[in-house]
This record gives sequence, structure tokens and C-alpha cells, in this order.
Amino acid sequence: MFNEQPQKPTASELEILRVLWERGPSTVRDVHEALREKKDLGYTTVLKLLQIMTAKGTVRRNEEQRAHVYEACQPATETKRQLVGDVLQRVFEGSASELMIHALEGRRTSKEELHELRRLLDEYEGRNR
Amino acid sequence: MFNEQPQKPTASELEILRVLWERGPSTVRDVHEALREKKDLGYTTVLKLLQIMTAKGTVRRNEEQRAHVYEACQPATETKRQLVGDVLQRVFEGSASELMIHALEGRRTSKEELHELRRLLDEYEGRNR
DNA sequence: TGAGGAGTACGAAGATTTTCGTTGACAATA
DNA sequence: TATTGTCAACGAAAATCTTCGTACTCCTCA
Repeated sequence: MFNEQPQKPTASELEILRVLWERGPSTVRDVHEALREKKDLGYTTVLKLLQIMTAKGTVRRNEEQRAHVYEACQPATETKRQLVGDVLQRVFEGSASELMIHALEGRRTSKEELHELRRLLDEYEGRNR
Repeated sequence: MFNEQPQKPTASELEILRVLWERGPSTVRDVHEALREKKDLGYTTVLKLLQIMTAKGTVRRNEEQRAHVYEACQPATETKRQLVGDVLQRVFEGSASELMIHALEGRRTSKEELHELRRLLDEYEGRNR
């Protein structure tokens, strides 16, 4: 089993990853409690998920303490890039503008957000000049 | 079974939807042949998928001809919006800029694409002034 | 009229995901 | 030391997704 190319996390795995990204290295208990606010999952469900993710190489754990401490293997940015890249390909044939159109439609985007988007384009353009 | 809120298509369903969006109303054979180029699926697999999608209300079919003709219930734009909206929420907590950052990183974006993105922002801003 | 061919329907196997219950280890404490 | 609480491991049920094989129905045409 090679895990050089990280696997795309499933929906539940993503929820757990988000907790790990936000909190940093955490125990099952930590994750379970953080998650409880959004979703009501049993403790062992979260544990099992983390074990599966460990097997897949999505997270790694430190077993020094009795309560193992889990953390994501990939930085958040990397996984997010992968997830959006996946949609970009599967839905929009790689067209960022198409993605953008559909992201902006059907929601109100604040002035600040638009300004930020413009700033991003400037930045990106400056960097890849 | 109520289908007022359309369901998010699965990965395979999306592949089929893309064919329907591109070709317009199509028979199983049409879809199967269009799909064959990308993926090698059996005829009955495509048929089954289309039957399932009919049951879910993702597509509807015209049974006047012996070879039933399928078409997407939702316009492509609507489904795409839904799919990107889903990622937007699940991965980026609704932040379009975050989505954008990760979409742009990890790929080369052409000058034309950047120009187009800028144009989109202008357009969007003009519309929602 | 009967043998193919082109279709749909149905069921079901296999894979993957999601969710827990149960068990057993260990540690704190009454 | 007996009890209670915390934790990991494991197995497995249930749900969903993916993929086909088989059977049955028409239609065509030799």
C-alpha cells in the first residue's frame, strides 16, 4: 500500500480534518467534542474514522500518551487545493472562470470579498509575471 | 419521496449529466457511446445509472420512442452552482476568496484566464451595484 | 415464423462509507 | 482491592455507490 499520492478525503473525513486544522494535534476526545456542535456522532465513530484515516495515511498519530494525539499529514492548504482541483476538473473542465461564475452566482458577495478577490488576482499576476 | 430539493449527483452521475448537458436529450446508447471515450462502462451500467437518476429526479425521460430519451431536470448552471456551493461551504466555510486562492494555486493560469476572471468581477460588481 | 438485434427491467454482487456496540486494557479512587 | 471511568481495538451492520449479468419484450427481415 503506497500513500505517496494522498487520497481525497471523504465527506466525514473532511469534517474531522477541519477540526484538526483548526485545533492542531488533538485527541479523539478533542475532535469528538469539537464536532459535537455541528454533528452528533458517537465517540467510537470518531475514533474509528481517525483509525481509518491513519491507515490511509491521511493523519498520523503520536501514541506516547495513553490518549493518542492525531494530526493531519498534509497541510490544510494542500488538501484544500486538491479538493478544489478535483471539482475544477470534474465539473468545470479546468476552467477557473467557470468555477468563479458559479461560485459567485446564487449568493451575495460582499464588497469586501470582491475587493479581496481583485487583490488576489493582482497578487497572482504579480507573482507569475 | 419528495424531490423538491434536488440531490447532489454522485461522481458517476455527474459524468452522465455532463454528457446530457453537452448533447442535450439522449438515449442510453448515445450516453454510453459518448462516455466510452473517457471511461469504459457497460451499456447496462449506464442504463442502470440513468434509471437510478430518474428515480431520484435528477433526469427525466421521454418514453414515446422505444429507446427512451433522457434529459437533465436541472439546467447545468444550477447543478454546477450547487456543486461548487457545496465545496464552498464544506471546505472554505463560504469564503469565495479562499476558494479562489486554492483554485489558482497549483496550476498555471493563463493571461487570458486571469483577464477573464477580472472581467467577471467587473461584471458581477456592475450587476450588483 | 423464427433468429437476431436493440431495448428496458430487475436483481444482485462488490466496494466504499458511515456508524456503533462490545471487549479488554489501564488507571484513578473509594 | 473492587469499582468506575477513559481509552483503543475490532468487528460488523447499514447505507450508498458502482458495475454487470440475465431475462424478457419488441421489432425486423430472411
